[in-house]
Amino acid sequence: MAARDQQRAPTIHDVAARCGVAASTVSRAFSRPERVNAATRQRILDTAEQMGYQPNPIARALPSGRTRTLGLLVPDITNPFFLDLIRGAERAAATAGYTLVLADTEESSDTETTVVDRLAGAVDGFVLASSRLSDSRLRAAYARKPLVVVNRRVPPVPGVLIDSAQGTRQAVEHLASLGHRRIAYLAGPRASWSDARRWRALQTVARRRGLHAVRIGPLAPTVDAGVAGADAVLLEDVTAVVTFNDLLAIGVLRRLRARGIDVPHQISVVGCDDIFGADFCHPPLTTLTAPIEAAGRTAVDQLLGLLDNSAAPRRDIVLPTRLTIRDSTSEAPTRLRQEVTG
Amino acid sequence: MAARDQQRAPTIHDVAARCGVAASTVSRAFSRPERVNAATRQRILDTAEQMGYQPNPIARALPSGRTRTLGLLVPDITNPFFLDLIRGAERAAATAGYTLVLADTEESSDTETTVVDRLAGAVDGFVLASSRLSDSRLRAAYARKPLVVVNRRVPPVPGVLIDSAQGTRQAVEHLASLGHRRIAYLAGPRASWSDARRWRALQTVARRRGLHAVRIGPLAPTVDAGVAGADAVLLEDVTAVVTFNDLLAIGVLRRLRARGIDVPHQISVVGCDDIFGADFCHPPLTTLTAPIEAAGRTAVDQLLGLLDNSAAPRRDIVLPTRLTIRDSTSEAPTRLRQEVTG
DNA sequence: TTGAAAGCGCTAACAC
DNA sequence: GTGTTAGCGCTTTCAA
Repeated sequence: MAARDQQRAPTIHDVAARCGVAASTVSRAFSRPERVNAATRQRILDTAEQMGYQPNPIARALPSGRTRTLGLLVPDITNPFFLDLIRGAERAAATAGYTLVLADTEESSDTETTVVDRLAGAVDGFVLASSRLSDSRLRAAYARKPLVVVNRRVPPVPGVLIDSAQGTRQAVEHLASLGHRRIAYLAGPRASWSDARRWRALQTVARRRGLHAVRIGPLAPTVDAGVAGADAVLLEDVTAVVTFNDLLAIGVLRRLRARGIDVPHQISVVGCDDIFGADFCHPPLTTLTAPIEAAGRTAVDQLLGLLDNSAAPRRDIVLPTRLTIRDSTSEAPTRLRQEVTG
Repeated sequence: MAARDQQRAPTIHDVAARCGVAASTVSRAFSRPERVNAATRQRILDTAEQMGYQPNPIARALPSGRTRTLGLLVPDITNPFFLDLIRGAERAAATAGYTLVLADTEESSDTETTVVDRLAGAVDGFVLASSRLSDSRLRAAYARKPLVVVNRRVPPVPGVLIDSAQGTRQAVEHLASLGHRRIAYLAGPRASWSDARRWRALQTVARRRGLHAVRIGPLAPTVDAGVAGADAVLLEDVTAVVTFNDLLAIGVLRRLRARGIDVPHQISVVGCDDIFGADFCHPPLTTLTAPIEAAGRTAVDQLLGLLDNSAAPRRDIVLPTRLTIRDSTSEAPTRLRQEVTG
């Protein structure tokens, strides 16, 4: 067994003693360098370096109340969507010299509450992605601690929203122009803000273009649910499916394939998010490209803004999506088109 | 702007005052409940609950030196391999009541050192996944702080190793039995322990089976590098490619497709890891299924073991991989087989 | 510009 | 069982 000696790390006092100054001066040399004589400061920094002194973040946090740590809560780490979000958040945090604490709330409102409570004292603020908390709980949490939500709109809590409404409109017009007249929407989780937005946008354009739209769901936002959803789709008389997210779309693709149905020639499929894999599944997925990483970054930036200056005027930031056409959509099957147009 | 009142959270003293006991009793009621009179304890817990008291983890950590936080460092959050690892680690940490701090070292040894130094005071220990640190730096870090490495073997630092040697042997025999006589290995990062293991296993079996093996690389473990690697493969006279990881394999698939080469009928491709996407890319990838999430979980469990009992005997844990056959491998093209066998 | 001293919220001896 | 009393390592007045 290795000698796990863990010799006590040098403290501010050790450095002070070596330099013949007071501990408070060493402290200042690190936290307010401009308030220390240049020569003394240099001497302190040098000995500190040489002694391998590292300020203890815990001790630093106690009196100041600031930990330079941010909490990121996601409902399901398993979902690649959150991978991109985590990545963006981690980058923004690291850039600002902040540390990121990651927690999975497992789609549970109670777990989320527990985690927020437990972490509240250890972080300077939270980013709650696709929070499962009720509006009132969210507001309560916001009253206690700086907080930014992603994909929720709960004024006055600042939010970062990926708005797929615009992209959805594009998608429906794309389908309409390909001759599709009847489309299905595979819905996501019941409480999802994005889901409501998407369905509404889809309905609006469908109505305007005289298309028939049917909603199937709610469904869990997973590949497996997509597999099941595909069967439900086949029960409807549609030539295209728009799904809540790419995971569902990938599940649909898999199931249709297994049932011998040709995508896109018999049925067109449109996903949402453009996650890792959307471009190399089979066929490559026509989907709404969402700035997920940017959303993570923006959320952290917003949070840092809140921390710096809690008086800054705040409003939700909305990030648009855009349609990326690949190979899972094409003209509606001729027979059906004739039925409608002929 | 919302009232961001942040009223001071109640402390142990507030609760103590309300209950008419000493602060230390309140402290005990939480940390050593058995050492407090049952009635008093209940009274304390009740008032605490009712006042919304939450122990401050920072303050708790200062005297005890234990933060109940673990640091997980990965070289590249972008890589889905690490998604699974993060997931496993997060779950194991959460289960044990620990908090996970996540950091991306961006493939840089220096960044990794900096992050370890910065976090050392804030976490109870580290999991370093695919660390870019030298053996000596790793040992030095281990002397200061409990530490577990993933995919490195640096005694006495405890390690969790995903050993693809076994799986690689299976893969090569699979190819041999399909009539392949010349195979290419698309290598990963130069310093990778796993890469060395894989190449050695591949060579050994190739020799035993009388196959010709050529190594191409080192390559970054990314889809883009796979795209480039595919061209290099075509320069060699081979009928099968084994890649360092699935990202490379997916890049190869994409490029071969673009160049009009049929996988698996003209060239067979074998990946490694079985990451998200390996089963729905086109064609679905024959690959080595690696217990990535288990590795993350195991690493955290090992670390927790170190924390509990630093005297426990330690040895590396190796997790095996196994071949998962899908559709990117098939019999070697007839022409070549005839050349060799005829 | 620097030092002394009082905490930050909690734990852990050590008494009583 | 419970209270008292020191700290943990650092920041931050307040004086000098």
